[in-house]
Amino acid sequence: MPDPTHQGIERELTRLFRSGQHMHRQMQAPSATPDSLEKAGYLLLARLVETGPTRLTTLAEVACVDASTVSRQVGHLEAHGLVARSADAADGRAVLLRATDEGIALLTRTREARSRFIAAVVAEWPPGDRTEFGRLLARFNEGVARWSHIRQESS
Amino acid sequence: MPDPTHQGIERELTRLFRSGQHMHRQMQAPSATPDSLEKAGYLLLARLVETGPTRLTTLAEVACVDASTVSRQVGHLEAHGLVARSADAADGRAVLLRATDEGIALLTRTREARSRFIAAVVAEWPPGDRTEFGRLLARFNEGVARWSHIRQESS
DNA sequence: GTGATATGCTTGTACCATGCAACCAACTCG
DNA sequence: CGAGTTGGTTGCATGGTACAAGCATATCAC
Repeated sequence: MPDPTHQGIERELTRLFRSGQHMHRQMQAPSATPDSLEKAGYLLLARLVETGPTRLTTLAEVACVDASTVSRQVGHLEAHGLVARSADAADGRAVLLRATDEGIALLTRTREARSRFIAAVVAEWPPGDRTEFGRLLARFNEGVARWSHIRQESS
Repeated sequence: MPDPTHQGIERELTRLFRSGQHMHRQMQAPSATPDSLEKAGYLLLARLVETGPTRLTTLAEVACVDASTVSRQVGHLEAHGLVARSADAADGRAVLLRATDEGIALLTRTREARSRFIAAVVAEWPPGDRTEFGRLLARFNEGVARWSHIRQESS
């Protein structure tokens, strides 16, 4: 039997994805070409900054996308000077990816724009709810990650 | 100056979108063809069930996507017998879309599968956190919707 | 009522993100 | 050294999307 709480979360997550998709399009369209990061590019760059210089395949694994996708994305980002490739001294086949200063700067700007948006959305929340929301989101993500991990190993 | 709470929410939302994208692919791939709803189809069908018989353009507006996209999606769903079109008595140009029983059933199944997944993720949460999470998500969506609405009107 | 304009929808075209498979290059191990 | 493995790129197919053009119907002005 379905638990209304879980259904409620499911419904709200669906809503969130809907608007998220829309926001992505909305937020980058108006802000000109040089400042904009495509959705995929943003996610990739964010990861890259988090992890430091990383191999392409590693990045693909972490992001749970195909290596070919990452390869193309990186090509794109590289063309805009946001990431740089360098040879991996330990393995001639591998490439090490790192974000350039410009890439970091752009990521930072994008993040700040998003944070401002979020700040606007939660502006009138009680402060406790804000931190609580962050905490629960983090925990939820944690749970999803764990589940994905299990799935992956068992398959 | 950036508020760490907002940045934290931003970060977690980013994570959530990442895994959400992945989950979509993951969750429908294994469950065979007849049972599966493509991501866009799911969202569309869900809306349609929420709103009852609706015009195509209305649906497009609500979903914030182009009418052509909806047109194609509907064509797809119709081909699978999940939605039906009928002429609008009040306007010969318009089509009224409604979910078929089969569509509703499939949507229900999909929703339940998702709810089960969510239940698994939050299985070990204190019950209070679960309801709190649902509440905050709903509130956040509310805020996003309000903001989008403002944006739309002012542009 | 007839023509001009607006509206609802479909179709053509293009673009991006993605996965899979095929491929090449470099590494590793026997 | 040769066989197999791994890192990465590229070709191809698919799906979702937007924009523009087109068609059918409705509405309004006269």
